[in-house]
Amino acid sequence: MAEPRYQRRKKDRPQEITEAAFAAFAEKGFAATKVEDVARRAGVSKGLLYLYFKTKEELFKAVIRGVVTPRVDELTRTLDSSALSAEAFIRGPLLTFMKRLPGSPASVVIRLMISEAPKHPDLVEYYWDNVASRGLAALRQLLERGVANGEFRESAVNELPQLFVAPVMMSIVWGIVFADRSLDTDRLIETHVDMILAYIRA
Amino acid sequence: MAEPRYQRRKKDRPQEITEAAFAAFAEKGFAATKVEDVARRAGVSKGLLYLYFKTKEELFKAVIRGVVTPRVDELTRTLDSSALSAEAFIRGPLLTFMKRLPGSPASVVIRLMISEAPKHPDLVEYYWDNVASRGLAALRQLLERGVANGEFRESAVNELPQLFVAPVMMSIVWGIVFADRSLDTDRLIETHVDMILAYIRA
DNA sequence: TCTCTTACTGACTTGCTGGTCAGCAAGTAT
DNA sequence: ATACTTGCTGACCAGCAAGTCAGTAAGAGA
Repeated sequence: MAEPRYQRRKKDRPQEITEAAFAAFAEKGFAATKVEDVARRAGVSKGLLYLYFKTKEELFKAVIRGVVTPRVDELTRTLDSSALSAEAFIRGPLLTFMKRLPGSPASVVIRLMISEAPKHPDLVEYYWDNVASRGLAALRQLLERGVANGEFRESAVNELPQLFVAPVMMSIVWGIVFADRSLDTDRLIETHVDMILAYIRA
Repeated sequence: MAEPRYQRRKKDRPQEITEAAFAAFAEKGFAATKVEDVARRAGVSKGLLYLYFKTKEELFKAVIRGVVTPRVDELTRTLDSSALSAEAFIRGPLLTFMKRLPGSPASVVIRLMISEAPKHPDLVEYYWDNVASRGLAALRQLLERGVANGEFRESAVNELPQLFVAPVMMSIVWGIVFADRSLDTDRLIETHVDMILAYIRA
């Protein structure tokens, strides 16, 4: 008889807990999620969770980092492998990447950042260093290359790559607030990219 | 002697409490704000607050409504008094209005909506009915007028007035998350409007 | 001036949740 | 088998904040 009541799996626990926490945070947000719910979801006792994560906050940070890091890697990989012209790159891989964001874990992260940013300055810093500033720098670089190529003219967009991201942000926020009322985010983003390209083309 | 320890001011209390609550929520967010802090800010006891508002949630709703309503009025007033051409109206009063939003109480409301929307569906409905759907309808109407005028061509923007608002959203979210790292939101919005107009001009 | 209504107070209760820890049992070494 | 290490459990605690209510006093009315 005697199913063992639990297994010892030191290696896998952190990730399992982290994933459970992400799911819980996605549903309820950070503040409204109880540590015990996370533990239950991960099939683990609350005590064990606290063995791997000192506080609820630290768990939160681990979750954000866990989701963000692979996505950043994906972005940088996408950006590196670009033998394309600037415009072709924008219309191709970049557009695809942007369209995927509103339905991806990234949007959960954004929501969590918006809700919790004021209370977690170090998390904001991490996010800035690893995601925002890098992404914006990459966009800027891409535009510069287009200008150097003679594809694009100099324009305010060069200093404001946030313009590029605006419709993605819009789509994400829309999804958070008006989850049900549908919005054609793909079309929104496509049109916006069209507009930008028309605007900056040499 | 005998300063009276308090005054009875049934008329003014609700608004005073509401204003105090808005200030508190703006600083800390809804979840992190203690009812007693709101009461203290309003110069009132917690008990009295609960005499005017049944629960913390109801207070929250009252606050949102109190901030949102006058702003909607302002918007509709702006939109009505328009003897201008569509483009002139966009470059003039509409642009001014949009530029004001990121620094206004509206941005606090947005933040609260993003954080609390999942837990307050009725509030989302209220916001949709009174703000979002109206604003978007007005924009759509404005674009239609431009098309009828012969100023603008038909374009995807007609069905996606969210495109218009995207950089405002971006600016607001930026302000929430990266409060310190400055962003020239005016320029962002201006450039974006430029872009849109160039794109839709007949 | 006295009474009566009610706006207002603040100490209290209650329920909840982050965090702890003594002990238990799964796996490992001998 | 037996002893030992340590991943893991779950009952427990402490503190905090929402919400209550018996009592107080402002101020209106007679």
